[in-house]
Amino acid sequence: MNKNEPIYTISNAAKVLGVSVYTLRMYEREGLIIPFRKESNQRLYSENDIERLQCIQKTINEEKINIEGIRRILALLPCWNVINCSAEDRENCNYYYSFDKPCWMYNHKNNVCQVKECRECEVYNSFDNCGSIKKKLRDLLP
Amino acid sequence: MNKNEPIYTISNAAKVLGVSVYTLRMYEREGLIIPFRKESNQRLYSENDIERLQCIQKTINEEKINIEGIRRILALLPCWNVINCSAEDRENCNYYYSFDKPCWMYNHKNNVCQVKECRECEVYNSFDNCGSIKKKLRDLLP
DNA sequence: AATAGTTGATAGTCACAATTATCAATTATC
DNA sequence: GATAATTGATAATTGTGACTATCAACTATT
Repeated sequence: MNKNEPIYTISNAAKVLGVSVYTLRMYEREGLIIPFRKESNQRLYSENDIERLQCIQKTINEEKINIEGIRRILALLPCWNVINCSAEDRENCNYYYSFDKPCWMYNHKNNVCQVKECRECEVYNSFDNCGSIKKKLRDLLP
Repeated sequence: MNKNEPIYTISNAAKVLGVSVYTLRMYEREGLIIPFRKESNQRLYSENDIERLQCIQKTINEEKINIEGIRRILALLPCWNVINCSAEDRENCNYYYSFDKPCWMYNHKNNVCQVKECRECEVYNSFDNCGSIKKKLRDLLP
């Protein structure tokens, strides 16, 4: 079974996670998760999405980092290095010089991200477990 | 006048910043600031310390990141790269594989940091304004 | 075509993190 | 040597952010 296959409706995902539907929509609005959307705009969550959400829950409830803090941490991900942006793309990218929200919350016109699905991007998926962002930095830095 | 000279007592610093003495001690306990200590153990704050504290206040009160969030962001600073640790030092350093608190909250025995004052270290001082940590990453990454 | 579930938006609730207050012991200053 | 300020530690207070509830309009399923 493919862990990336979007199979949970929002109410099923909420049930599995023990939170309300409204909370899942809030996480999305806050930029922490990007669920799959059917043609009809209906959200669908995969097994990996559930894991990501469990990680978010743990970060908020146990590690006591608030949502704004999580967003700022995600805003430190060096996507330009992960996907190897050109110098030109870096200069034209709103995200490169910002530090308030993750790259996938910016709209990417005129650069390499235009043709990619953020949901499937390696940068977005760097947050696949709670300690993975620093690991990313360890791997990328000389 | 030297902006690094420790001249403010804790009560004077609290007055300048408009917070209580107890709050300044909390920021220290939480790892956000390292004031100078006289031989008698009394805290003294420099002009740069005041600026750092103003930045912390702004981050908490305006940008709404909580203290745990700030600490986790500081815990992403790649000190090993800034001060160019040896591979051996990296492996032996508790901070290198952690992500819960900044390097200066770990005790550095058996590595290059042993002989340095964290208060004067470039890593600690990367947080000299509120957007400076991502800038550090931009500068360090290839 | 009827029921159940979804959408975005706004308003309300409540636990707890950020801050302040108080304590006795120690240190600075005049 | 007397007064004021500091130290670390613990207790009390309070503002607000995480979460829930409700709404009318729309979509899915049988």
